[in-house]
Amino acid sequence: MEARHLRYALALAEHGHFGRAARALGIAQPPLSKQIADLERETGARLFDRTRRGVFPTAAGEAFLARARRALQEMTAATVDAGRAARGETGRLRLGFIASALLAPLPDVLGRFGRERPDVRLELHEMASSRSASALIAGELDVAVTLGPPRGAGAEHLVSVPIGHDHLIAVVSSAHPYAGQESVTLDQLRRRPLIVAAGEDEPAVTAGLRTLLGEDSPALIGATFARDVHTIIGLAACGVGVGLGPSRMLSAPRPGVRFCEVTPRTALPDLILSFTDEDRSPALGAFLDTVRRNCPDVGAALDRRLSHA
Amino acid sequence: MEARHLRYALALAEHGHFGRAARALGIAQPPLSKQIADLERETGARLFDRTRRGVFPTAAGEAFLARARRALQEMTAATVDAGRAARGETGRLRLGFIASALLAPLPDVLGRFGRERPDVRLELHEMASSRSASALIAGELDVAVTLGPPRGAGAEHLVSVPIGHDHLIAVVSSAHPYAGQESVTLDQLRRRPLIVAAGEDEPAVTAGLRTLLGEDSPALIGATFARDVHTIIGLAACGVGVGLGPSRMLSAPRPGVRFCEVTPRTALPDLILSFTDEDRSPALGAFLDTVRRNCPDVGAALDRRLSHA
DNA sequence: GAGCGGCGATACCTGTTGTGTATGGGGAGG
DNA sequence: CCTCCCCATACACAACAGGTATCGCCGCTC
Repeated sequence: MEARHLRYALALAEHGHFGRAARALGIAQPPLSKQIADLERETGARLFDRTRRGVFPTAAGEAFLARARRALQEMTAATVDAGRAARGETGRLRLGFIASALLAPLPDVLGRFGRERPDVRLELHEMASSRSASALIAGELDVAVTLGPPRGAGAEHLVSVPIGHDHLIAVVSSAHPYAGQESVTLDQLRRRPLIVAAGEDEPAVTAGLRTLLGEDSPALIGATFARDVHTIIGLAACGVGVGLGPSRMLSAPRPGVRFCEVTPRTALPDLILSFTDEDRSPALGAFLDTVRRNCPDVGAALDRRLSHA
Repeated sequence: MEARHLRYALALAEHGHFGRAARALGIAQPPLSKQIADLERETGARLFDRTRRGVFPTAAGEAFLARARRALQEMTAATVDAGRAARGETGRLRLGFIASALLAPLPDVLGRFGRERPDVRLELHEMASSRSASALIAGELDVAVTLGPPRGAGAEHLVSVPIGHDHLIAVVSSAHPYAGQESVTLDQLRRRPLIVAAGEDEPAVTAGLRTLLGEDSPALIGATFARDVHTIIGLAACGVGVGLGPSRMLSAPRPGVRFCEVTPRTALPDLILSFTDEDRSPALGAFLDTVRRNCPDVGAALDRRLSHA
């Protein structure tokens, strides 16, 4: 049985007349008679009553037609759904990211993507950069935002572009002596208890601070370690010490704290957007489009990475 | 798009390999490649990723396959449902009947039919015989049980067989003087207040009683009229008088009442089973089969009526 | 009642197309 | 570098969907 038989049966039921149904189908009457006869032979049941006043479905015909309608609806829906999925309008996007990326630029990008593609199911997984990388390579994620480029076996197959440049800034309570300053010097940092990050991703950051402030700086030795940037800011607000973190903390202003630049300006590892370029899903393509439109410079980098790929 | 494309796409997704899928489908590999290519061109989306390790559906392919599976299920279900409907295993049977037919023989027949054809939706409409007849002719009923053969315009196109022979019996309270008797005579009836039927169908019955008992019998003039047999029995139980009704009342025994034959035995109009013979629905055919098996004599009459039709 | 017209079924032919065979191209593994 | 595996392409054929002509049947009308 083919879809043609269903279409013909439905047309016949609708018009109640072989000749008119055939004309509506754009074929001649004899082929329609034959196809209906074939269908009745295959189903083993008479589906239509041919009377002088018209052609009417039998009880078996009614049962058949109800299913036929749904079958054809499913078939057209199949094409529609495939098209939507291919254009990235539906589907699933699994995103791994480090928590601090939620300060910036993820809120903008995710908000925009959610509005542009309301039918894409976003699966958001906060995880350390190293786990994001291995999950990407294992095919468990579609895209990831990591601190620095992903490393490890298979990372060479990933496409990575910087999505945010950060430098080191300080955060202090409004009551803190540094609160009025535009910037703080390294010497000033060395004289105060510090609050620094201690997540899975942070050994490199901490090492960078050691080099910056001096290997055995008492401020670092007596530092408070926090698992995420919000804790750093919170502790700074309590006056525990001088918080140090990425400049994207500026996206999380909070009453009672002030941010200061650190002099000299010190670069931190970039936020990196990574994905596997083979088998790129349409939803990922749509996401990259959104990123492209949201951050022109990232878009340009993307185009460079994808053109020679 | 034809059902073939769906079957091929599903087979390809299942086997993940053009060659093996083609073998499973009983065709060669190139035709499968061509059909899949045609399908992808028609949907406008690449549905499968051809990799060295196998063929896998894309996101669009997954969306398509989900719909394709349902479409094919509907198609096979269409054939199954049509067959079931054609055999009268499903569908609808609209039965019109007079209330007293519920005493006998409808309970047996309906009970058996309900067990044998649990998926046929029974629509039961209690109505007067004349309304049953016109509803049958108008195509609003499939079958009817009436008191006497249906009359009126179009009734000649109906097939009718007697489904029960009844004669007049009396019903009295256990305390009634006649309660101990096997039978009562017409004279005895004339000496007591009577309770007789007064439904839409009953003028003929009442007329029969007049002839039987005498035109101006005081028992009839002072009779109590009841709309249905259960009321007749109930009034008799209260000692209002001697109830008169069809012998199928014997199927409704009740504490506190006794039934007596009436001497001489007096025939009443038969219960008649009628249906339209043209466009006989499978459910009706199944119902007639049940009747045939339940009442052999009715079956024989049916066969006689249908053979020469 | 005979002729007529409408409708579906049948017979036969034609053109499309689904399928088979043979072959090409491209990547992975030895 | 060769070989194998796999999918795509090329081409021929056969099956079948569809077109044309016609038949059989029934109801209608003159």
